[in-house]
Amino acid sequence: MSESGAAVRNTRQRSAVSALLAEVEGFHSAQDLHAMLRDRGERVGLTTVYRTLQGLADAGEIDVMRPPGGEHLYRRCSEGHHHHLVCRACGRTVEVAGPTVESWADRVAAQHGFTDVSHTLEIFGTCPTCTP
Amino acid sequence: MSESGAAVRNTRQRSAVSALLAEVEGFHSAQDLHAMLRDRGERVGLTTVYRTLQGLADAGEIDVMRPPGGEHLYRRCSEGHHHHLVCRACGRTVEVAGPTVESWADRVAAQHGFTDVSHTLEIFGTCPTCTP
DNA sequence: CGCGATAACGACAATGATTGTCAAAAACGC
DNA sequence: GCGTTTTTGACAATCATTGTCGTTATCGCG
Repeated sequence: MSESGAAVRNTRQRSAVSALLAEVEGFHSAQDLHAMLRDRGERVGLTTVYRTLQGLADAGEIDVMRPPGGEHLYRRCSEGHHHHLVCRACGRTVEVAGPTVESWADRVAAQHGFTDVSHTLEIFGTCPTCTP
Repeated sequence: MSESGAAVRNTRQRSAVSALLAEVEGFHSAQDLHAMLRDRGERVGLTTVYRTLQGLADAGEIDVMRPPGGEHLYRRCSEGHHHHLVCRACGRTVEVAGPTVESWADRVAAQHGFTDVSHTLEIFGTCPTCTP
């Protein structure tokens, strides 16, 4: 159980989740995605959706956001590393990239001797549309 | 229901929670704080602790962190705005201040027309002690 | 100083997302 | 094709957090 048989199998359900994530825009909760799959006629268990999403998140193929609201939101986070600017009122999400922040975080962590560094950054505000 | 009776009352329990937060170091969960209060002999309900912490967080008097683990962690976030560098292995927390990030976040948000901006940033890594 | 309105408390139940369990089914290597 | 091993999925369990609602304490005012 050490090598060779790494064994990550290619299943119909896994493909379905990946395919769905490739199509939808923005963030969606696990339950949300599960519902969409059902609508499409794909028969996938909720537990499997959760597990698949976790796996994808571990593999770094998708992005996880934990809004104050409660549920985790997942999104296909293909290329590059970026953060999100979220409207408090309407939930609209804008992607932002910040090389500055990346390097700053890495530098600060390195100064303290930390290795294997990652970070989470979310910006909240009220978007123009929602400003009276 | 518009004004005059703003009414935020000063209760023993509220003082107890504030006092405790003023003394302890680092982050603690609501349940953790509740247990400490009990040890001190303060009789405060868990529900009240949750509500008080929420109120303090709304008022900006304390800081809330939501680690991947699950529970929310609260901390007296007195002066200045800072972020945290957390060790994945031992949980050790280092405070870091980043004027760069602050201004960057504000600027980016402003560029997109967002107002009333706030942000959340957490850096995770493995600290020197936990690095083999 | 005391009284009444009303906010806050608190014990308990409810909620609800996530995780664990485990037998059955599917996938891959040979 | 066949057996082994991963994966699936229905269901139950977990557990932090939130709602409920009668009771209690606080504060403003007479």
